[in-house]
Amino acid sequence: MESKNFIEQIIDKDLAEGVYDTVHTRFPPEPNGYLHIGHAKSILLNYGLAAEYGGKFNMRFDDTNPTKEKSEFVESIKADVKWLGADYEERLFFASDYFDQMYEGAVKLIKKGKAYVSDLTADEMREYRGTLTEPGRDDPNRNRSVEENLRLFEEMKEGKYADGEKTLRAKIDMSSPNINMRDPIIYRVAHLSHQNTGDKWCIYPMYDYAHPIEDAIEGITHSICTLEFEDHRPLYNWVVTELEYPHPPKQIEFAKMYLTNVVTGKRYIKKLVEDGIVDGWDDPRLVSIAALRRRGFTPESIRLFVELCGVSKANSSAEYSMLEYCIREDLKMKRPRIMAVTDPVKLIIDNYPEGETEWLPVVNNPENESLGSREVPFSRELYIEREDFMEEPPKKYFRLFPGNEVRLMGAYFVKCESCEKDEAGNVTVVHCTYDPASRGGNSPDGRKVKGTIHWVSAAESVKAEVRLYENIIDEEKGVYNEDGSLNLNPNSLTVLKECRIEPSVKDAKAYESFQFVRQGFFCVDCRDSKPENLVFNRIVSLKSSYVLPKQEN
RNA sequence: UGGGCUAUCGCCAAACGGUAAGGCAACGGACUCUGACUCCGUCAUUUCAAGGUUCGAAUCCUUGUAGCCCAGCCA
Repeated sequence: MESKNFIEQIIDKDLAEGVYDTVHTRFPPEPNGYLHIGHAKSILLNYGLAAEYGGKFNMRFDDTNPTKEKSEFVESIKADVKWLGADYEERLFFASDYFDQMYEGAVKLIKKGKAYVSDLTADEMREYRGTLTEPGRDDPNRNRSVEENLRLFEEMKEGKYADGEKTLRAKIDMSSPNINMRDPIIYRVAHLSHQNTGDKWCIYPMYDYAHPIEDAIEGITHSICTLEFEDHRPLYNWVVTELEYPHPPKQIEFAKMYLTNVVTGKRYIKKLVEDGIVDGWDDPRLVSIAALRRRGFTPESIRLFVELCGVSKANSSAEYSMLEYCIREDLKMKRPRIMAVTDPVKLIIDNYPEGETEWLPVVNNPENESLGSREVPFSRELYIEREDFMEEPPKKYFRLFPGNEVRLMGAYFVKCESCEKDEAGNVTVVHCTYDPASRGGNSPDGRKVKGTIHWVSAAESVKAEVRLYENIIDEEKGVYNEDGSLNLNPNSLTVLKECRIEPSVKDAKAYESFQFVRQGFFCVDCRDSKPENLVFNRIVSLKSSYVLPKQEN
């Protein structure tokens, strides 16, 4: 019933035709930065395929260029991959583990007359390469003897040459319409210390040469990468063919998934950090894996998202609402739903005894009884949401207004009697009377109320800080302005609010997140909050509550 | 302008010559101790365009159009 994506179809065919008898995939990032939501797709795709076909999944760091790589990224990437649930078991590898084999491979190519040492400078190399429309010209060193090439390459390894002085090139075709095939460089000289191999090497293999070897050594069957490498596939195949690997891996490309109206560009994120708008690459408003985790997204929600998005070769960008749907879907049955008032106004129950507090049992998640229930304090003075009272209600408003009766969730029916206002006309207190017989939220006489509102007891409620993340980006205009600058509305980036939350949040440590009734899902920011000074990050808000009808002037 | 790739609803995405799945979003309505959830309904006579082949075309052929990628000693 479920249709298979194009990669699964390729795998099915390979398995059926006996090209491979297993499925072995890998996630091969360069440790040069943090992982973001786009990587999650690659990770889960590769891992998912291996799991689906009963195969294996490798974690491999593609660390062939020491200028960009740092071991701190290795650790963060490992943590993110594990968090996402892509279990690579003991199969953690580094491209640099294979430097010896890559060197031997290069020697083999030289001996086969398929590679040669070039003296060209970077500028000359560019000139000789030709352009998109003109073929390239042969390197003057293209026909060096095998012996000379062997000697020169050996000398490159020995450190006889300075950075950039010599390169090793594959001998393919300088007139190929595919520029990647115009005698690509496969080894360069770089006197640099490597995060894994230290100072052992002063020559490093290029991606196009190294990657197929890494895959072949590990027994990868399907080497899944993104679309921009499509043009590199002939070279990938050239390498595994010339090096005569028996069951060479197959490269398959898919389209990256972007998120609409979200900042992913490293230079923009850097600027946001520098300007103090966000507090780092894991700021919850960004979409790095670490940021999403800190924001409160679960691995399950990311998995669902990737699954729903699907895989194809068409460039696309998913709407943020799809991600929101996924986290809502994942949390709604799993998390306790508690009451929090984010814009408090006082409600006084005039006929409730002063100084008395009673503890009412309230179920934690009406849709999931296994989450149990809690006791919530109720008293004469409460806070309710400012928007839950209107002195002059429009049509179809069924919350609190003078004369109307509503249910305080889990507690009693209350009837609005009056309100107090300050000089500016803002409501300061709402006065009600309650019906003692309606304890628990139902009246024995069977009368119904149309509205149910949430509340907290003024005295016992906990003051907590809530961060409401509003639009990161102006949705109308998108992420980037025409001049390339970032189109941000800094005022809407984050709103810190002090709210009133029922005291059960003191158990916040027992949960990672809550659903605040009618406010959405919030995760507890565990980084710097103490139980008595809780901070909640909004993960996602629920759909709009009652919106006032437009006023006709 | 050389080469490679892609084009199906606002956003993802199936369909593999047999008469356009599904999800998100949106919009109706029912239900409700969250204006949430859930439920039920609506949402592509048409697949970038124009021709052609065929009993039959999103699928095959032609010719166009639009978008993405490639000229790092980056990955």
